[in-house]
Amino acid sequence: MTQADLLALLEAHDLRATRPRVSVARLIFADGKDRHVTAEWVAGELEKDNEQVALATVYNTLHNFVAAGLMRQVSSVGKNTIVFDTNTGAHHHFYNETTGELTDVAADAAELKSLPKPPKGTSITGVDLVIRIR
Amino acid sequence: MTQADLLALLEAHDLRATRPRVSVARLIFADGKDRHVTAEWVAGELEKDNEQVALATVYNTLHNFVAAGLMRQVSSVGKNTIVFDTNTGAHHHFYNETTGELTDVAADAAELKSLPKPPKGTSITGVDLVIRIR
DNA sequence: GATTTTCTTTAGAATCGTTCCAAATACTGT
DNA sequence: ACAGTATTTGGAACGATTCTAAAGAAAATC
Repeated sequence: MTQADLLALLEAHDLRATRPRVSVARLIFADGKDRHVTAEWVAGELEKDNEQVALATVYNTLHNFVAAGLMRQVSSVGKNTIVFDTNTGAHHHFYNETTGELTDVAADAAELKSLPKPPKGTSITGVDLVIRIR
Repeated sequence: MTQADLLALLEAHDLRATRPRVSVARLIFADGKDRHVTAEWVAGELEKDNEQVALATVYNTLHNFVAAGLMRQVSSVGKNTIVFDTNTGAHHHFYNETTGELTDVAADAAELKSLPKPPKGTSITGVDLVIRIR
């Protein structure tokens, strides 16, 4: 993904292409899809790359991206850390209880036969399936 | 559930029937099944009942109960708080994004058509299905 | 192109839930 | 009773996240 692509991506989601946002976007959208990142990890990587972005800003930015639909927040399983997922499509997760690692499961690898009716007055906004492994 | 039942329950799970453990057990197993509690809530209730149990002990106790198979820990969805579930059987959850409330879904109300093969060297230890509603 | 307005970043403090600690207490078996 | 082990306790410590209030950009207005 080129620099121009990144800018366009942010632009397309009504996010000003500020320096911190571009830095974070480059880091997490650069290679491959389906990444799972935490704020601390992002901050650490940027630090290594000598791109100075305050931790609070990393949090702001990641939340911005989620709000803009660029990422989603994974229902954290074990740890009490927020995990952000660059894969916004329908899919599920393996959660390795030993390592804490989270990996994607293609949506069609674990289809649901049926879904329960939501309680009156509510509607289903999403389904999180976490398959714990060891 | 009578006092004797509580003691028997703890005994049956190799847990010494200490005062704090009996207090907590009475509180959460007293009425009905399928309760979702947090440590803070338990501590607050005991406080109200004038049963003094340190917060740290409540945590210890709840973790003991989980280890003993009396409860399970729910993969926390939104909040970064540990939710303990008195329902240890196979079942799923509705997570109300507005209220943060967690309710049970009978296991057969949302059956899985198929499960993916776990990565080599690992085996599936559990499946958590959280249906987010609003 | 200077000025105002709005959005964003920032460092550090504050908060929250949870765990750790080391001392005190309560059991259990002998 | 005694020694040994398990449990409880309050408070300190912790890690992740959010808040705050001020400083810094960018965009909009004149």
